[in-house]
Amino acid sequence: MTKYEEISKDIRDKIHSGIYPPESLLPDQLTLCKTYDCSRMTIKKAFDILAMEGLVYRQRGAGTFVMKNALANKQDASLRDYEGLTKMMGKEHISSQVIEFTIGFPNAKVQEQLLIKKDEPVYSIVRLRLLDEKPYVLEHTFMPLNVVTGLNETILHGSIYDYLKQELGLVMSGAFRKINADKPSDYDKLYLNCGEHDPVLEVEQVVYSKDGRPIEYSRSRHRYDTRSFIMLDHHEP
Amino acid sequence: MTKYEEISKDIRDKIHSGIYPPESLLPDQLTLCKTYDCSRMTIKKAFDILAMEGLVYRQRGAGTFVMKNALANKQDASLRDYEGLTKMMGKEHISSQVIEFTIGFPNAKVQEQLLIKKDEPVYSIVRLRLLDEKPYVLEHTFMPLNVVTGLNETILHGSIYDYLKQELGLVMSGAFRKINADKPSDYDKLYLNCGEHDPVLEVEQVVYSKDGRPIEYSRSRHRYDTRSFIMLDHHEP
DNA sequence: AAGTGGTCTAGACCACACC
DNA sequence: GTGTGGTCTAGACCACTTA
Repeated sequence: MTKYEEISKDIRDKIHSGIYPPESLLPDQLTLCKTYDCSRMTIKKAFDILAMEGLVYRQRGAGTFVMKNALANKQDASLRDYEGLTKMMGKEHISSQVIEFTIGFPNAKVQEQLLIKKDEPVYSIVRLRLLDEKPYVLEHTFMPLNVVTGLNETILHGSIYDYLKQELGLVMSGAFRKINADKPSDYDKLYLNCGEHDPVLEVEQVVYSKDGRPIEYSRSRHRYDTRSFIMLDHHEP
Repeated sequence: MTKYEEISKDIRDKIHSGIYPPESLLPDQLTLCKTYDCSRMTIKKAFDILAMEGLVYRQRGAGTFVMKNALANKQDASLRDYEGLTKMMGKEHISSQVIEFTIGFPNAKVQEQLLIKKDEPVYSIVRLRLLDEKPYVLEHTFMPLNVVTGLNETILHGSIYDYLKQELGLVMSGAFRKINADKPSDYDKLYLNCGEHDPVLEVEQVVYSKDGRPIEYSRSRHRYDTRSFIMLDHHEP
């Protein structure tokens, strides 16, 4: 762990434990240089991290303060959607039923999202994921074979993401996501067990590896009463 | 504009214009020091910005590369939801109908979200926003009087956010947001003009000012066929 | 072994807020 | 004016990739 990570961790802990309460003024950078025996650039970089996390804000000429809402949204910004459902919920709660598993050429929409040509093959996977034995989400996933190889039914019954990370060494860097509400389709009613007029929450997403290559394009349809999306948005001035 | 902003802008432009195409290797930092006549720290800071934007990635020992998807999601991440609907859509397209405008004490949920006590008064505002004369979203907004003052019906018919920014000098720093699908309520059917079984997309959000003080807590209900949410998510290793 | 990006320093100057 | 944070430098050392 680097020096600025250690310092930011120390200050973060002091904020969370109440030593630096919300709205309070933090020590100035020169003082902290002496406290942590380092240069001012290092202190500034530690504060950069805390500012990105929405814990502190800085005002030129005035000082560095703890945000009023520093303790408000401390819930799991650590668990991320693109890590896969299995990791989010814990693998003992998730099971998967494979409805379709084929290889073929991509249609125009899939080509565009995965940044591939029409003759580059893709996996097409439809899975029903169950949370504690109850239908949770119906996923249709496309993965390009130029990145993802060696999939089989055994993997599909567990976590694809574990396989991508551990066997293929793929690292995710982010995702593009679009969220909609929709009326239930016949598939939704059959597999998600929703009523005739139950709304469905649809998530369309493209997940990217660290070099920006698309790893998956998927559409996930959730029962309206079992899923909500949380976003924490923060930006500097 | 600072030096590192100028440099990052120059490189960003070269990526967008195809001078540095996707997956290509960028010049190394020492070379760029000479190109831009600056120190290495300044080059690194310029790259930090581009990496946060998901345009480049860096590999120790290898170099800095343009992401494969650098040109894929180039759509406006500049326009943000917390800037207000009026700014997002253009004020000539948005009109607002004020359904309720009162002052009162907050209930438990509002107290928690706005980080205020039960005796601190709040505005309660219900507005129907129309996009090109058609019902678009039904908003129920709470704003604490310890931050927001001087609201009146005239302001409510236009952009509250313009007023907050220009008259009160408030600066937004981010938001917490929760997205759901739901069945339509009687209010939705009445004001949004949705059918008996049309799904509704509900957004619950808290918007914060730059010091972390909550500015608003709101619930917005959208017709399912007129609204989708887009999220771009990117993180460093 | 050579080349790359990441960290860290000690010090300088600037922009801004507050007294 | 004093003190604060923001930028920028020139150079050092380290971790890592590639050959």
